[in-house]
Amino acid sequence: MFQVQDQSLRPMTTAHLAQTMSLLVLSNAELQEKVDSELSTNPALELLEERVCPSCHRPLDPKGICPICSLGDHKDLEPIVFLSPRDSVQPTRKISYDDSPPDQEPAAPENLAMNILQQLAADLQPQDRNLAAYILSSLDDDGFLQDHPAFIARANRVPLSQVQHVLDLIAQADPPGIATMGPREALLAQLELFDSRLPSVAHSKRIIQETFKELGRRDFEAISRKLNIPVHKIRQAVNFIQDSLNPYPARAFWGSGYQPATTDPNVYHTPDIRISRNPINPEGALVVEIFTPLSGWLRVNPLFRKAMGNANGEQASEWSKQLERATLFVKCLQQRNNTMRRLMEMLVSEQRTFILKGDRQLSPMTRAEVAEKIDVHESTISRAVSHKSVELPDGRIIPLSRFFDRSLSVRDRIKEIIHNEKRPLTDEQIVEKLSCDGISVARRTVAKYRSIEGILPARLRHKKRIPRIAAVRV
DNA sequence: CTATGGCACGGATT
DNA sequence: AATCCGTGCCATAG
Repeated sequence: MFQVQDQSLRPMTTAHLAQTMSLLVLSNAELQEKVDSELSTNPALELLEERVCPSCHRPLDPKGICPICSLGDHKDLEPIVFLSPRDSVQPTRKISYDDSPPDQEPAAPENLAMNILQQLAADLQPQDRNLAAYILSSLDDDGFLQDHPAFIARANRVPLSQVQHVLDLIAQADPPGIATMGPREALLAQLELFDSRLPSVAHSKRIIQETFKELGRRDFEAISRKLNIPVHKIRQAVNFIQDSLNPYPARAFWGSGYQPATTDPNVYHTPDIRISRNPINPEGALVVEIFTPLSGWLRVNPLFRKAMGNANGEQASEWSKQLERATLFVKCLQQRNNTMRRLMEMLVSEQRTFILKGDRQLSPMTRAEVAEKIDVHESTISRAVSHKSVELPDGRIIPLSRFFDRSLSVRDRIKEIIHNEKRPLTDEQIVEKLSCDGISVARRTVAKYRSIEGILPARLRHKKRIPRIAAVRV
């Protein structure tokens, strides 16, 4: 699909330009919504079945080549970049643990429901019993409400306040956070069990309430900015969230028993891009998957175009509008894909060692430089980079903008120096150590970097460890 | 007195 | 034009 000549992809109209830009900023999840709504409202759009590689069942790229099976042919280190259609499964609900242990039997929801009903028996007014049972039996596999409380109220012919009351009761039962509207609300419910005077708890609450999206993207800098809380505090709070809270409380009931609150970053977010090692030759070219929301390929329905011919007056103009809209949308989508692909090709081949060896190896680039290399406007790069996250071969998920972080490698060195220090080094001494490595930074700057990394000042580093908050066992 | 963090300024980046 | 980043200056905590 993207072998179309670049010429034809050039923006032709201002409308085209504007929409291409607006699509480019979107993360994959956001694009998904956009595509879904477009697809369902515009009959001129058609979704083509994806073609699947006969041997490995991976989706083929538009040229009909299987990106994985052709890996063996790849001799040089140029990255292999391709678009990878995302499963049609809702990413926020179902998390795909790639190659993780075979699905354990989820406990039958009835068990969970019975369990909770027993816990609640004492507190439950007789007239609420049926309502509680109704709610508990209507939960989905993850223990979340499928219907809005107002709907439940109507279905049972009871006031909304009563439903709310019962929901609150259930939320306090074990496992905490069950019967909420989603992961976000589940986390908040669990947070209620902690002492809100603890700073980490208070911060966590705000993080979840106000910057949940950024949390999923692990974009700590953005959270810090938005909430006006220093980054190291944010890190502490996020650690707390990961250690002590579980966004999918019902999953603790899976299998034999308690599954430790997972630290799998995928729970919170699925990345927009995945970079992995070549499975055939781990030292060879890197494999880059750019996820797309479609499991197939979008195009303008040729039948629709034909039907245009024998339409009359009003209908014809209606249809031609839709047709135009569809054509524009498809073009813009192609443009977006094309830009993302070229960006990643460039980024991954330039920063190969960073991706494989870690933060230290990042050679700082600016968006402007990249823009010049792949010949687009720099604002285009800005848009392409923002709101995207990347999964690296080691499993970390980082914001794509990290590739443009000029201070990352220095911060990494500082981390190492402090880690290996015999006794606490002052910022001034760290400056000297760095200058031995040929890095000259001001003392003040070292202090800033420390703060970003959440490292305490020398004086406090001496003995005490950061107080640890006991994890809740569910 | 020393090590640090806050504020703010200027230059670079977006 | 708006934002980000490194840095210098200064107040303050230890």
